[in-house]
This record gives sequence, C-alpha cells and structure tokens, in this order.
Amino acid sequence: MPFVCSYFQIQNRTLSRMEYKPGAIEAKIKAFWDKEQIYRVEADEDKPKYYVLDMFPYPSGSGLHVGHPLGYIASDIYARYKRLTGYNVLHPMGYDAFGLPAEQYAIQTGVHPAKSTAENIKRYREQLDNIGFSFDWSREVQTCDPAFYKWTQWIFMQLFNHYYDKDADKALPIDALTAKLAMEGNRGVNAVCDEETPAISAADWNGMSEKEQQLFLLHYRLTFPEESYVNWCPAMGTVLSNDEVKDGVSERGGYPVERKLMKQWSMRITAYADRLLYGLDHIDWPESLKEQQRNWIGRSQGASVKFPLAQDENRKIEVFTTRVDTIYGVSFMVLAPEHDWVAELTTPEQEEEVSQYVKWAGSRSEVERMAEVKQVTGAFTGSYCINPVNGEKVPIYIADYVLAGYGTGAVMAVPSGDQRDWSFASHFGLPIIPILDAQQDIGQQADATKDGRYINSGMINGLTYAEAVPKLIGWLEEKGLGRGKIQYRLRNAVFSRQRYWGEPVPAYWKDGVPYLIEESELPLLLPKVDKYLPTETGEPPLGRATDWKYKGEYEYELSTMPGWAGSSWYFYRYMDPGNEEAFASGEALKYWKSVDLYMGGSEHAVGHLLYSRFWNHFLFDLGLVPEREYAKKLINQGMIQGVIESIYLDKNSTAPRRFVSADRIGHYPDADWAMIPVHVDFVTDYGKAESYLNAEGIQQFLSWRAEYQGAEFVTNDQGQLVTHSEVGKMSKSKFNVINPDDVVAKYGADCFRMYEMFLGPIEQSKPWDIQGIDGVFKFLRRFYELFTDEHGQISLSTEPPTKEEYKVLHQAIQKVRQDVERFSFNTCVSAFMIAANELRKLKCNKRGILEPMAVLLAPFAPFLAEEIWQSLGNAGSVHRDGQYPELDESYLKEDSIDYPIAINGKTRATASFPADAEKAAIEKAAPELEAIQKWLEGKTIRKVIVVPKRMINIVVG
RNA sequence: GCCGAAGUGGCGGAAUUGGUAGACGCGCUGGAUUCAAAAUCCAGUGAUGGCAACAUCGUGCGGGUUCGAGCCCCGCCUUCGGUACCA
Repeated sequence: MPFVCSYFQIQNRTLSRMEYKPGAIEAKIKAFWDKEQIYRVEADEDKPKYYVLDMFPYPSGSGLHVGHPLGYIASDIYARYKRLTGYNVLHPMGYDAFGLPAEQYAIQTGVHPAKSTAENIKRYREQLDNIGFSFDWSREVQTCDPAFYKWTQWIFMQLFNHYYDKDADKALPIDALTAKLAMEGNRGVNAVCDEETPAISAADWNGMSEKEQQLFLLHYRLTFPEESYVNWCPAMGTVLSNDEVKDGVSERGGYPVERKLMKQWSMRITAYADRLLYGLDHIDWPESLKEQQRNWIGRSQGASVKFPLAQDENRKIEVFTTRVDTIYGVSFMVLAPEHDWVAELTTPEQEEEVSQYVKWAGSRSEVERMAEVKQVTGAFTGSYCINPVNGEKVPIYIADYVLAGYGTGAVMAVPSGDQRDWSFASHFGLPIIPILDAQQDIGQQADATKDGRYINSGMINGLTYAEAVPKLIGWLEEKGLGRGKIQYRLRNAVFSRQRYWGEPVPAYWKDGVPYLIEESELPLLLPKVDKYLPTETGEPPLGRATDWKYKGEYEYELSTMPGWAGSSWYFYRYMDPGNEEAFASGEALKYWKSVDLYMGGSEHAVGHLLYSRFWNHFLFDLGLVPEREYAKKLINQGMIQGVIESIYLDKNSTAPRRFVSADRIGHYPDADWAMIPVHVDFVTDYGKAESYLNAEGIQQFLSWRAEYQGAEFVTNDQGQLVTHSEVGKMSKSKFNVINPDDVVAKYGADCFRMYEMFLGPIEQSKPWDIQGIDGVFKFLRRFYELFTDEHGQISLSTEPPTKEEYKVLHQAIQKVRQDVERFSFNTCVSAFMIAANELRKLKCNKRGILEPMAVLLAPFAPFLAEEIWQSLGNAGSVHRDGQYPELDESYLKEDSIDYPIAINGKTRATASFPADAEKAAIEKAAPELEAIQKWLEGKTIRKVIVVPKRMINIVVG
C-alpha cells in the first residue's frame, strides 16, 4: 500500500478524543471563504501594494499533477504572509488558453477548441480550489477570451504603428518617420530597420505610390510581414520559433523541423536587444536564467569589414568579425551555401561542384547537420576577393559551417586563430598564417590567443591586441571599408502560426500590402470553420472561413498569433480585468505598477520571459506602463518529477509473451528486452530500488493491458516481478501522473501544501515521493491536538504563559519570518514541527501562545489555521483580520550560553558562560576548565580565540 | 566544447556572515500498549573501535589559505539544466 497512514483510516477510528479531520474542516472553511469573498482585493491607497504572480497554466486535457502546484503553493504562502503583514496583495490566476493540444483534439474530434478548453479550465479550477489558494478569482483572465485578446490585438496594432528610433532610443510613431521621409528621405533617419533597406531621398519618397510607401515602411515597423527562412514543422503544419525547436525537432511532440522560406509576420525584437540585455542588471532574477537570456541575445562586439571582389572591385563582400586584429591571417573567405551571391561568384569550372554542394547542404535536416558537426565540407567557387589591408587575393569558398542567418552569412577565415577555419584549411590545403608571436602549435590546432605581438601583419606588426584593434578600425573607417559593429545572435521573432486556435492578426491585405483594421473593429473574432485543417490550397485553417473578408472585400491575414502573444502582457490585465476602454486603466497601473514576485518554471527562460520583457519595454516607450521591467523578482520553482516504472518483456517471446523480473535478466543482452511502462498504482514500493509487481499487481496489469492476456511472468523466489524504476517527467504516456486531488482527499490540502514545501528548497527539482507525508500529517494532528481538551473541544487556558513557552513561540516567529522572507519554506515547516514538539512537551495549552502560533501557521495551512482561529471566537477570517505575531527578542535572550570549546580547532568540550560575560573574562577562564585539562597537558597555550556567543578555540603547541 | 546549478547519513534535506556537521522528517532498531496487527506513545539511530567513559574517521576527489573550511582559493571528477559550427 503506497499510502500507509491514510486519513480515511484515521477517520474510521472511534476514540473519545477528537481527531484532526481535514476533510470536514476544509469543506466548511472553503464554503466560508467563498461566501465571504475573503480574497477579493481592490486598490487601496492606504496600504502598500504587493503583486504576487504565478505563470499561468495552459489548461491541458490531463489536468494538474502534483508538480504543477509546487510554485503556486510557495507563492500562495508568500502572498498570504504579505497580506497578514499589512500589504494589499494582488494574487491572481488565469489561463494561457490558446494552444496546440486543443486544436489537435479539435482536428481529431471536431469539437471546437473553445469548448474543450472551457472544460479543461473547469477541471483546473476545481483542482486549484482543492488546494486552498488565495487567488482573487474575480480577476481571472483567459487569453482565448475575446475581451482579453482584443487587447493582445490592440498591442499588435501599436507595434505595427511604431518604429524604433535609435537617436531617441525608443519606439516612436510611424507618422514621425513618414514626416521625416517626406522632408529629407531616410539619410538622417537613425532607426532600426531591415539590412537591405534602400537609401532614399525625400524626392524618392514623395514620388512613391501609396503602395510603394507602405511596402517601404515595412522595413521599419516593429511588426511586419517578411519572406524569411522559418522553422517549418510539416507534421504540425505550422512554423515554430527558435525557442520552440530543440535539437532540430519540435519541442512539443518531437516532430522534424525543416527550413523553409515563407511570408511571415515578424516582431522586431532585435531593436530592443541592448535594452533587454542591460535591463537584466536591474532585476532580481536567478543568475542562471539571466545568463540564458544573455546568451540568447548573444551580443558580440567586433567589426564589419568589406572585401572587394577580385573581378569587380566596386562590389564588396561584407563580413562580421570579432577579431578584426587577425585580418592579416585571412587565407580564404567562406560564404553560407544560401548566400545570395553564390551563383554569380561560381566560375563555370566550379559550377557542378558548387551546385551539388548547395543542393546537398539544403537537403540536410537540422538533425543531420548537428550530427556531423566535426565533418569538414565545402566547395570552392572559383572566385577571389581582395583582402583590403594587404591587397592579397583570397579564394572564396562555400561551406555550411557558415550560417546564412547570422551576421552577413559570410566570414573571413583565419585558420591560425579559429579552430573551424583551421580544420577547413587543413582539409582543403589552404595556408595557415601565424599572426601573433604568442601563438603556439598552430601546426596541430588553432590558437585563439590575444597575447603577444603581431607578426606577418603589415601596419600592426609589433603592436598588442589593445593597440591593434582601434588602429585597424580607424583605418578601415577612413577608407570606407569597414567599421566597428555590434552583432547580435538574437533574431527577429516569427509571429505567425498557420493554425486556428490563436488570436487572429488584426490586419488585412490590399494589393499585396498589409493594413490594420480599424481600432473600433476590435476584437477581430476567430471565425467559424468547418474543419481545423489547412485549406486545399495550403492556406491556414482561417482560409476555410466563409464570408470572412474585411469590409466584405479584402482578405484578412489568415495566420494567427503564436502562444506567447497573450502571455507577453497578461499580468497587466489582472490589474483591471473588466476594462473595455484600455488593457488596464491608468489608475490601476499607477497603483499596482508591476509584479513584485513572479514564480514560474525555468523552461520559459528565453521564450515567454524574453518576449514579455520586449513587449513591456515597448509599452513603456509608449508611456502605457510605469516600469521598464515588469517583474522585479523572479523565482524558478523546480520540477516535481515522476517515477517511471517499467517491466522487461522478452522481445523474442511470441505466444506466450514472457515478462521477466528485473533481478533475473542479468546475463541476457539488453537488445533482447523491451521496456513496457506500467501504471505506478500497480507497483509495490514504487520509486524504490526494489519496487516490484506482486501477484495482485500482475493481475491489475493484465486487466489493464488486455493484449498481454496469457503472458508468462518469470518472478523471483519471493514471487515478485521486480520493475525497472527511473526518474522522469510526469506524463500521461508514462502512467505515472499523481493527481493532487487524490493526495488532498487522503491527507487534506493543508498537509499536501506543507508536504510539497517540506520536500526541499523551492527551486530544486525532485522526484515525487509520498514516503514522508506521514510526518507532516502527524505534525498537523499534533498541532491541532494542542488546542483541544480531553473532550475534543477547542479550548484554551487564559493563564499567562511561562517564559519558556514564550521562548518557543518567539523562536518560531523569528525563524518563520526570516525563512519566509528568503523563500526557504522547507525550513519553515521544520520550525513549526520543532515548536509543536516543544509545546507538546511543555503541555502548553495557553491561548497567549497558541493563538499567535495558529496565525503564524496560517499561510502554510490556511484551513486548519482558519478553523482554530474561528473556534477561538474570533470574527471574520484569520487571513483577512488576523494579526501576524510580532517578534519580541527579549524572550529569546539567554542568561547563559553553552560554548563549544575546541583545542586546535577540534571541539573537545562545552562550557556554560553568562551571556553578558566579557570576552577577556572568558579568555582567562576557558583554559582553566576541568574538562579540557587533559588536552593541555604538556602543551603550551599559544592563543585563546573567543567569538562571543559562538565558540572558544584554544591553540596549543 | 561553452555557460549555469549542484554533489552532505539508508533516504528527502538542515547548517542564514568561515565558528558544536547531520536540525526537522522518513526509514530502521528496541520498548510500552494490544489476544494480535495497524495506529499511537517512549527511547535509540553517520561510520569504525570499545562494556563504558571515550577515541579515531567523516560533507564527490586532490591540494591550499586559516586558530578554525560543508562554506573561501587552485586543480580535477560526477550529475542535472541550458546552448551548440554565432565568425
């Protein structure tokens, strides 16, 4: 039996003493909270605000498992703590309700995603309610609700209507740009735009047709459609963003992904690259997460250099390099196979080799590319360019180690300083030129050192790195052949999905030009479609909608927004969820400002958490939100993993199939066995090394998987079929999902909450293990029993507490306060246990001690605390009207302190000294203590170290 | 490879600033209670040696700094997470 001490067993006992019955208490209290709307919150200028936010869940069909609430419990404890200590706490919850699973389900069943999503949400809500969270549900948001996505669309429109002005270093209205263009063309415009934006004069602009002007502006708009290479996932029929692709396959589902040129809406997040990078220095987020964002943004400082073509010196190949100082070491140039100039640079002799290589490179999937990283491949185009610093002819190659999407898709290759260039040069027999006297062993491998002085390097010979770089850049700028440049790894974010279940893009197409719909026409509702599949002509599902034309005439944009659209700003909607005039009112934003504590999983490090910062910076530029960064502090909760239990099936066995106990297969090769996952409910001692299926478990397995009816089971001598256990994700397919409802039904929500906290530090991942929950249940029962008399009634003595009792209370207050502030909830639970144990030993039943103890416990065990508090005759709710106990340090004062006494650093004895003893007095008295004389015999005391209130160390020799 | 986090009893973990390592809980052992079991209560529980007092060893490994290191420094190993031809 996995649950040994279950609440049901306890409930069934008939004892005169009143037992702790969480089921009864929690149902009653829940009804009270609902009726009294305890957790409703409004802006209140008299109180400081505090905003505790959880990453809202996608309501999947499988419901919550025990891993989901971990973060919610922690943030709920903190929210309740803040509320009790005088803050006006905004603690909302909602649903990230657009998403692929509902759409896949719709494709299979025809059920509208809105319907299945609503059902899933209902289930989530029941599960969440079960755990006793203090969410203000009147502020719930759902991203798929038109009243919500109206504002997602609205923000999209603002992005379309703005461009990023580098001089102002912020987003400005596109009208400001058009005014400039009409006056002076784009010569004086210092804005973030596409690389290939042509230079135009005012006359050019003014001479353009409406269509031409609109197309030109797309080079600047912060969201815009463009032809670009995207991660196309044929199995899902949609494009994916870079962060949705892992190891060349889709993160969800693991389907292959290929590169495809498509017209897509894009978000010019690169405009904010620098601000997103430096903003990280001002927020209290986990260092590892900030580091991930920094890497993702990938700022590198270097230079852009132009290499003229040997055949036509007016045309130049531009490269980006972080080591412009190595330019004299360039022995060849490499273009990405997709580079625009490849065809024309290829000489007739090389034609065949190059076209074959281009074809081959294009056909390789991402997975293959990654698997063959070490292999050197490439082809010579037959053309040359000129190294601008020394006029030397440099052969031009193509190779797929150069990425089309980064920099200019071309690199200058310096084999002596770069390992990939070195490998390439060795393979193709190209020269490897040493450029620094400190370079070593370049016959064996590249040496990327910056030390030493330059050799073979023309104008920088004899200089150091620090001297060479500015000199070269200065020279290049003077000649117009290069400049210092900052390059980012971060790409503009593809914003289109060829899917149904997402926000419609509020745009339509007229003569090949995208236009926004009128603001008054928001929200643009998702139209009805007959099927949730692409059209016969390959259009996204929205193309199936009939009578769905803008003003009955123009084609709407048929792709929808990606999953991260709604989640990029939802935290503002909670501040003012019903507002029909704005995404949130100015007053609400002014009061609640931003998120004080954001709790969520680290898997969103570079997706949601980067995009939402980007949108926030943009909204900040428009003066629509009050802070540059929307979440001051962020904590990543760890994952609760499951245990995957499997049994060994002999692959070679036919009728009957044969399963063999894990301890009986040792001498057979692995290849002969298939691992069949079994439902963890059937397994005895699951999660332990010696977990097994007993006879009953085998029967359960057989009735669950009928196809193995009649199979043979080779058990060990104890009749056990030992299983294979491993830690992994909780998932439906592994049959290891633990539903919090079951745990709550057996132990109560308070116990579940405290147990999840007791498991360990909040940010750590750990496998779910029900072993040990008994300890927490025992604590709650004992805690409750402190309050009850021999008749089982809650009744406390009003006698004044003793000094000792006060000390226990105030020790607990100190420890819990401190640990809640540093989000160390596991040690809080220990502190409660210690206090309860001591009060039990003292047989304390004094109200002066126990009532504050109950309030202290309220954030952790909200039901039990409420029950006790009300039973003591208090009106209202402990969570709203309770007084959080104040620490009085005078109770913690010790008269004397037990000092450990160490001889040469090793503790040998302890001795008691008065708490106010002078350091000098202890130094004098310590060596004379009886207990340590034997350690001092025949030795000289060199030094006596006394750390007041801590320890004493006597150094002898 | 690079970046980040972490390695402490049989297990989850504690030790907040360099100051009694192993709090608290699980498990285990013994006892009380019981016809018996479960539950409950009490006691013990890092390893080794010893009847005991006690001693020696002990926080992944090897060095170092310090009166004193789980914590700081140097060099490794392992695990987990992220990233991956980024010029």
